[in-house]
Amino acid sequence: MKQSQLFTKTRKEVPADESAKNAQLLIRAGFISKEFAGVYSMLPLGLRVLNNIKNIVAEEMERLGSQEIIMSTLQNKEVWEMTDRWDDEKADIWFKSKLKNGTDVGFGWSHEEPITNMMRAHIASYHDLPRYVHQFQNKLRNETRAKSGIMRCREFIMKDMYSYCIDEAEHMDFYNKAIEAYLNIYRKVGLGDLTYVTSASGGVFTDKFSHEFQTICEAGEDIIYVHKDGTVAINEEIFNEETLQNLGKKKEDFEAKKAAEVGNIFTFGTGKCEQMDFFFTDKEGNKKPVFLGSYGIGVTRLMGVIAEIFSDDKGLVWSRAVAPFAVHLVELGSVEDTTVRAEAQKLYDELLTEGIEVLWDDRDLRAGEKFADSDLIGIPTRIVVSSKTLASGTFEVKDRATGEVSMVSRAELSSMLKN
RNA sequence: CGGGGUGUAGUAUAUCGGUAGUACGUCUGCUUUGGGAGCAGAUAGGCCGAGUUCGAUUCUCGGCACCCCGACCA
Repeated sequence: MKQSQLFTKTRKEVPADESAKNAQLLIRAGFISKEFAGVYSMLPLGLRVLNNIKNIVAEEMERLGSQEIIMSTLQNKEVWEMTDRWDDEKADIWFKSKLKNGTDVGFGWSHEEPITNMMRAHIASYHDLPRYVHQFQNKLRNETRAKSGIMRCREFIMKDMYSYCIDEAEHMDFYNKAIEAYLNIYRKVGLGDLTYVTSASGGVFTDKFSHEFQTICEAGEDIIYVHKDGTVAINEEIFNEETLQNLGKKKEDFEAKKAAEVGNIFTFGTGKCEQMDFFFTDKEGNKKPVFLGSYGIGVTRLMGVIAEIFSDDKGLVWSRAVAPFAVHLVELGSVEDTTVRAEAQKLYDELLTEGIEVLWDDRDLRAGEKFADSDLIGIPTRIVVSSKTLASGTFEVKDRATGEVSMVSRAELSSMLKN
């Protein structure tokens, strides 16, 4: 894409009403736009990042055998009354409204009930199990306090997956695979070393733990205790003698760290399905409740955490896996310099042909501004084409993360970009 | 939801019960073209409402918004 066509603008100044680093940088660089507290829109660059993250998540979900759907945002009150969660006393983050005829409707803050209700129509026998479904959906939550930029919003995108199994054994097998899939996701987006599977409280419907995926991050809301061997982490909320005993670990081997919850998975058991009259017939002809699990990743929050962690004083530093473009082609000098323009155009066309996504800064601006914008936007590889590079017959390549600069030939450039 | 803070232009701020000023930004033009350059011109503001007053951005009251801490957080 030509940068002259990109409608967003970067800004030098930090927005006055943002103190979270992720929001400051994403707004300055033109990735997101703030509508009001806790509500942001995605601009072209931000959407590209978001889609890259979604694709990574989707790939892992599909590998688990899950099928993608998309549920409605407007929800039926009666479905939530089946589990007694329509009441504001029971779930205090509802946004609700009414139809013209006075009928109550809710805005989806979660989809466990609607999705489970929908699945009832499709699962009747053990032949129909197990089943896994997931979606990427906007969740609307009337948070009393939105904060930390896009890390805790009133409207955000969540990937939620649900598993429907015959029994606990079948469920646990899938649950453990889901943990591995989740870890793959964090690894792929570059957060592998900082993200821990963390035991947390189980919530209303689970009697044991749930598992959270917590990324060590100063802007996080949680405190987790990480074991010195790095394999076990426990959320502060259940860091007690009982938990330690269950896990067979000693208190003094743990260290407290601030972390952001980037995923959460639950074993629900059969309770909710029983409440919702969701049963199947087993091999012996007996009626049994379906065993439910739920698996969430706040995709927009994950993007915020990535921005928070992968950035420096000059701007964002995207990894290749999630970057809006692979290459930032920066053309220097007057646009009237037709030889430079032609060279930039040629390289741009060639890279596109090679399947490399390029943002070409073809604007008639001075070098300083272009470099500053390039650093701010944070595309992993910057290639400069100028009268200087033209004279030397090479291209200047700078790695955004390391700052390393090298002058390379056209052939070397291609091999560099392939790795 | 409890507590705290802040509301003057995109940002940072100044002044004042009497025509709201400066800097940066932004925009236009010319010059310039390897790290946010120079010159010229332009742009844009008192959160909203009520009250006091001849007159309110300023004083009073109410509301709203934003930020932070806590609570909450499938």
